[in-house]
Amino acid sequence: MVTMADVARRAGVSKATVSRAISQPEIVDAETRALVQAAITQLDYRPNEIARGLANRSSKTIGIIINRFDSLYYGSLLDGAEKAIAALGFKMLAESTRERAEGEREAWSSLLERQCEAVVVHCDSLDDAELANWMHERPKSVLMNRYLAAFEDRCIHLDNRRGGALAAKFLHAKGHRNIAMVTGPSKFYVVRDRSAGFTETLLDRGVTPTVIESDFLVQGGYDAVITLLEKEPSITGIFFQNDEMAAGAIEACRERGIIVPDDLSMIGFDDIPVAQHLMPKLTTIRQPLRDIGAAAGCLAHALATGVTDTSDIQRVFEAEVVERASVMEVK
Amino acid sequence: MVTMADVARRAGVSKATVSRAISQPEIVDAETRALVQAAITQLDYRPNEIARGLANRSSKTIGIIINRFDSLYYGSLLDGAEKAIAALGFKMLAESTRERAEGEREAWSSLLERQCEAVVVHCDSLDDAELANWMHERPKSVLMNRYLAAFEDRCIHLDNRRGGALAAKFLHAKGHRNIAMVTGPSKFYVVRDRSAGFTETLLDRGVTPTVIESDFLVQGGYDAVITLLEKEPSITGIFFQNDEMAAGAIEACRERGIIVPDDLSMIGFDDIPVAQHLMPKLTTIRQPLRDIGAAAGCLAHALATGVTDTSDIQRVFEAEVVERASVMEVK
DNA sequence: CTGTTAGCGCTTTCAT
DNA sequence: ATGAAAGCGCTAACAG
Repeated sequence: MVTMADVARRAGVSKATVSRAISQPEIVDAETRALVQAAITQLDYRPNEIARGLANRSSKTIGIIINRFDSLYYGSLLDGAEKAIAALGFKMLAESTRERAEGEREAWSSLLERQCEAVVVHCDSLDDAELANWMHERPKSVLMNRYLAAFEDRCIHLDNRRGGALAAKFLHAKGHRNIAMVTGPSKFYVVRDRSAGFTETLLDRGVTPTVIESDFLVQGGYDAVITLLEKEPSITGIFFQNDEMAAGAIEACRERGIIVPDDLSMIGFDDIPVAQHLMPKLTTIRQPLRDIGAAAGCLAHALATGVTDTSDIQRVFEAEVVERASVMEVK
Repeated sequence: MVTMADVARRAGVSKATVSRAISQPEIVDAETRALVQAAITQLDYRPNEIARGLANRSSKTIGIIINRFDSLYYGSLLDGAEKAIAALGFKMLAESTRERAEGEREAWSSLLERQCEAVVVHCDSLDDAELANWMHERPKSVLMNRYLAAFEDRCIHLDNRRGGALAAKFLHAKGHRNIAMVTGPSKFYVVRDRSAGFTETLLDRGVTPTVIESDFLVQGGYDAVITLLEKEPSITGIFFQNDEMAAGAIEACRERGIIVPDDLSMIGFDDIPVAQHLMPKLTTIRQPLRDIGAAAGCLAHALATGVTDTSDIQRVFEAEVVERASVMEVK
């Protein structure tokens, strides 16, 4: 490994001068600077960022904890975060948890040990108390797509309640009055929020939705419509809390000769790529994942660099309806 | 920040003892060890992995360069790689290029500067010559899903030629004799390989496929079938070099009343999640992305740790046909 | 078994 | 403008 000392020797100057020639070229004489430059290229020298960070007490990196890499949900968040972080001159270090609580703890420790100056946390398995502890211990951390009232301004998240409300309004506005909702596992707070927003909105309008809990999987959606149709054959519109379940439901209907949307309308949540290839194309609710990731990255950077006024960073994001062809107007 | 010196003071021992108590607990007296442990927990001390790496001249991290995070293709590779790397006690540091040649160079430099002990490279924009330079300069690097004959045993990749051949054999075996292929941009080596394997195999069997170059996008596939059907109405089977294009083609057919597979058979490549939700469900060719990522991670780790015999690590992977409903038997 | 000492590669006063 | 020296937090001989 070629070090700064090698460059210094070759250029006939001291290490300090090489260091300056790299970090603050303007304060070093043009001639010596050229000498140093020459030595650097001749030796193909690369500064050791690790050593540099140690000396500077700054790693210029922001950690991020996600469940997994092979999902477009996390991929989009990462993508938004990385772009924002890179634009600010920092690096992103991502660690996955494999959806295990222990994995979340390991990732957290690992990122701190590797001297991340701030960390963005997306955790589903840990309970509020433990998460609150983290947030408390490390003021330079931000929560992504999860909400803790006590740390409100360090939470960047989708307003799932309003997302659920959006679905309710949409179905209601299209004339549906016999409505059902298929939720994900209720241990997820997103599920509770989406459910609350959906149900409230409908109750306000005088309709009581039928609710059935499922698992966010294709098969779960498949099974759910079947159950639903048996119990409540009068239903005309269903809200699925994610697109996978809606996809399963569409398949179940096709097999049974139930025509979507003529016989039954459906609206999903997430707008995964599959949504636009379903038959019919799925009307769904999209969350701005890339923006959420970017905001989380920006906030983490602000905390890391000691920026005090972070009021320009958006904390709460709104979902939007992507209307396609799976919901029909009824009168 | 609480350092090892703080712990040492608190425990009434030297830094060296603390260091040992952490890295090789068995070598330090049980009593002192307990003392140190107590101090560590009291102060909530976390070793600084950066400093540790500097002193050790080992970062225990493997870098990986990918185009983007928001794609299941890269997500699966990352997932496989991270799992393998973590199991070996190393960390993975991922950097994305945003599909720009400059981004690839930046990522490469960045990973080296951050002292990755080996790096896994997935680059599409750089030409063979530049890539060969990298591989030459850094013997501890591996190429993922790209092939350079000169560095054969540092390349982990899918055999795209045989993947193409697989598609050809499948269509031929189902009785198709008027066959077409819709390729991706020919600047990609995967495209050239898949094309070669497909065409060769068919020629061997006495059929000459119609070939049309497209762009790997949904719209491209849509346009391609239309063009194809006008020029060669006798065609009964088409091979699309990725599933997105097949999805577009299916849509074009539906709009025109052409029934897939009765009127026209289609086979894709990749097996993205969308494939199983298309109507009809798409028969396609799947590559073991997770395994490829894992193998790349293992090889990188072997190189990093100086393992000489890497013959147990698979270099070339085979694709497989996932038969669903978009190809029909013709006689 | 434990402490002392000398670095790892870099930055940063403090002089000159 | 440049150099010498100290130090970032940790590990690794080398003594004892």
